[in-house]
Amino acid sequence: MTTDLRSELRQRKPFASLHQEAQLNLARTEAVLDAAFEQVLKPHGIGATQYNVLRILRGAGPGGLCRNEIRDRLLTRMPDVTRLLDRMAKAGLVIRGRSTEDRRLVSTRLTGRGSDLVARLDGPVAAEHQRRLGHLTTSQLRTLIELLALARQKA
Amino acid sequence: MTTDLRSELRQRKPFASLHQEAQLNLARTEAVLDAAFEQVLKPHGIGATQYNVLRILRGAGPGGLCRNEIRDRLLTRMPDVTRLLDRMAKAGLVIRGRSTEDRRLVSTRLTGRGSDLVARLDGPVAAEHQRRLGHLTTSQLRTLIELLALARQKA
DNA sequence: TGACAATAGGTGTTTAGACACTTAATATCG
DNA sequence: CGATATTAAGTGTCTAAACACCTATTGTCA
Repeated sequence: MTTDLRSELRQRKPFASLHQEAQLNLARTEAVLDAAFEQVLKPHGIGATQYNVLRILRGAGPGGLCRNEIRDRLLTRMPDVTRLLDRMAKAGLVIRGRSTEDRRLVSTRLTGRGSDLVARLDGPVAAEHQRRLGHLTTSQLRTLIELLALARQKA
Repeated sequence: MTTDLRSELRQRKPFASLHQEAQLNLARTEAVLDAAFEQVLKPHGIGATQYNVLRILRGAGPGGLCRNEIRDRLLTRMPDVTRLLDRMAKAGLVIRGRSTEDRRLVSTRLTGRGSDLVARLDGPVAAEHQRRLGHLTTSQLRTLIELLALARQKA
């Protein structure tokens, strides 16, 4: 019933190990879900990384966050957050201001436009998650989350 | 015992839904594992996509595969496979030749150097998979694989 | 206090990815 | 058979990612 990755990729040989099979399934699944997610964001002119920044800044509140804090909270590692924020500032989604207490710090916060955009996306994003994973039961989702968290704890 | 994603990302608010939590855990886990995997490949001068192509071509045998076949077998969607193969050809890993039967087709196959490289990587790659996922039991791995396959079947 | 390390942010440059468009060869069918 | 669709590959161009390096400010401690 569930589609096997080997046939999905027209692969003749079996996987070298269960660990490998798991890692390839993970990469494939993420690629599929991410591509679909990008399609939801595309009409709004942003990608998954910028959306991630919008969410982070909304959660941070009016004080905003400095560059490295944003970088550390991103789901995926991203060098050059400076220019990512440059693009978002150019698009009018965020605004930056240097701190007066510690002049090394530059805090970034959402503009009204940035807030609006992230709010407008809540519905479509929730719908997309539901569409993609709605056929899994609550218990399956919990198990998946648990196993993924376990997988992240590298030995 | 397993690390919660919320604390990992210093997120204050709970997730909007289990679906969302699952999708974010998936993205995070893939990012972590992929970054580690890239580190294994880096000393050899290739990235995950090029490694994926090497594996595909090894599996395909001496006849090679045409561009679109390679594209369709890639783990992650990749437009512009032409220039990906250009780079690999420039690096001496693959060689291309136009078919005589159907002159639209250009089959790509591994060079000796390409074969050597992918063979040399088998050990380190298996070791990396083991290192990353070796602490999961066989049954956990099977469950994870099954749930990921299930997640790919979009509704 | 003053040298020096650490931290925050930014820049230059190369490489790779994204997307629309083009050319060549083969297949289809009125 | 010949016009037209389809399929395969490649190109032009813009944007984004990767990586190493640089500057400014603050913290540390001999």
